[in-house]
Amino acid sequence: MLVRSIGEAAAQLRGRRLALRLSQDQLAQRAGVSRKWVYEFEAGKPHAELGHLLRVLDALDLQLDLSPRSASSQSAQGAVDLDAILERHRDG
Amino acid sequence: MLVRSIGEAAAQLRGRRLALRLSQDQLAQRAGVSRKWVYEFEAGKPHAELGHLLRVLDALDLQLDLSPRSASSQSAQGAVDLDAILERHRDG
DNA sequence: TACGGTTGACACCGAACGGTGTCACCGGCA
DNA sequence: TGCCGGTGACACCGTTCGGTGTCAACCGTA
Repeated sequence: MLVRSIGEAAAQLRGRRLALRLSQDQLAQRAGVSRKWVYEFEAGKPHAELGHLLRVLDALDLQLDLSPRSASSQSAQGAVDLDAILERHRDG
Repeated sequence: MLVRSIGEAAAQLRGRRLALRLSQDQLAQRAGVSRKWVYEFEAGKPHAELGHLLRVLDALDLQLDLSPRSASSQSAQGAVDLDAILERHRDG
């Protein structure tokens, strides 16, 4: 699922935690963070350390993927080569 | 690309920035963060605010995906249904 | 009724983040 | 030779993140 904001990630995290029937406390202990962190992140706190998030995602068996937004299907004719456009823009 | 650690994300981010021919300063201004943040993140600093990362990824036109780890190739016979296992474990 | 588990919500406080400013180093170019 | 842009690397400092501890509210159950 695409993560566009922290709120979306928070919803995903909370849903996953409930699906695994873990309490905030249990998840926190698994991931090595405090319950406060879990509670606040699920509440949509905009600032959170990436390292903690990765640990929590790992504890929930969730994986994070990073990919170019528009270049995912770069070979297609209709696809936009953003890199080329930007580079041309910067060169011009 | 799978993001397993901050170092991997940092490498992705740096590679993308160079591909777009952006300086650390330019990227920082685009994303609304300081050059120090960009420099330190690329250097693999383990702690970084998720909100800043999302803004930088957006400036680089990179997208973040969140998905259950074991369900990525769920149809395979050998695949493990972690959810079921965990739920059974918790129920038992 | 009482009890335990879960959750939201505080205060407190040390540690660390992030911004600003600055410096030196390096490579390209006039 | 000197200048300029990019980068790594500091110091300083205000902000705030995250952990610990605690409390009340809610719910299911004995």
